[in-house]
Amino acid sequence: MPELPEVETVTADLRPHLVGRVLAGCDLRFPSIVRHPSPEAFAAGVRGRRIESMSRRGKYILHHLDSGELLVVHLGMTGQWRYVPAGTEEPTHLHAVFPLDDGFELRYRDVRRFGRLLLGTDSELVAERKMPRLGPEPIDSTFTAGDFYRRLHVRRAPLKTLLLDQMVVAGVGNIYADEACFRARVRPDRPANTLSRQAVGRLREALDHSLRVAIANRGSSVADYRDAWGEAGRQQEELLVYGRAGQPCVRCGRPLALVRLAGRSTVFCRRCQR
DNA sequence: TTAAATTCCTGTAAGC
DNA sequence: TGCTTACAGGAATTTA
Repeated sequence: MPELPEVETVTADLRPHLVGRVLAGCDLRFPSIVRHPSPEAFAAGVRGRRIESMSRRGKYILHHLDSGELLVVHLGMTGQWRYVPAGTEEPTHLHAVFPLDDGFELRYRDVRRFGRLLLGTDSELVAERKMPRLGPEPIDSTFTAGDFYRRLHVRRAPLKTLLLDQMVVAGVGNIYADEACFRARVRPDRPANTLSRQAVGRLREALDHSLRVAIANRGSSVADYRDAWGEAGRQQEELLVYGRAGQPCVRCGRPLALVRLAGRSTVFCRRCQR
């Protein structure tokens, strides 16, 4: 599923192709994939606009338009944001098509429809509660262990729950939350306020490392994730705990434990993670 | 304010 | 073989 590394890969791949392009149209096949504003206003607000730049914030792909608004794409679980020559054979579950001025088109495809399309200014989308007030970027140098500690030590929820909370830290999902906890040797079910400054320091480094390596490997294709060209990533082959419940821990050899936290499957090593 | 539970969605795989 | 059921999970929403 698309988390920070997967969204970063798509954004970076598309940027050189999309900056400067004009969105010539907007064909909504499944209008309710648009969550703000109305589908009609969305289509009208996008048509004829030029993409001036692209960026990523958490798991959101941001297209900065010449109108001053953002075209925002969130891939949810199974969303795909692809750039293909116009007229390419259409896949199933295609929900929106945006013809461009270069003979190509942008396509939003999403089997489970957990993803969403948004249009508006950053402040408008936050005020309308269409986007959360995102926490810091975990791979940004300005995100320090001290900052992380201040956010965690005032909360009693399990660590894993807070790693998944986009307002605590942006872009982390189930895969990299488990990977980072393992790398930092911290149990994901520890109440967050019981972590020492030292443990939070390790966790900050583990998150940074896990996410950067995953970006270098173009993300994890566990099930449906594909990049802007329809290709799978490679990181799924490098995962240390995610999807390996019952298999031996790479560090101590004991079987990895499986529990449910925050409604999510959570894999960790009872011996190596305290 | 916080935390936990529920809901949305469909393809896949396990079980009978 | 064919049907039913459980499971996967990001995040908004609801409940406590």
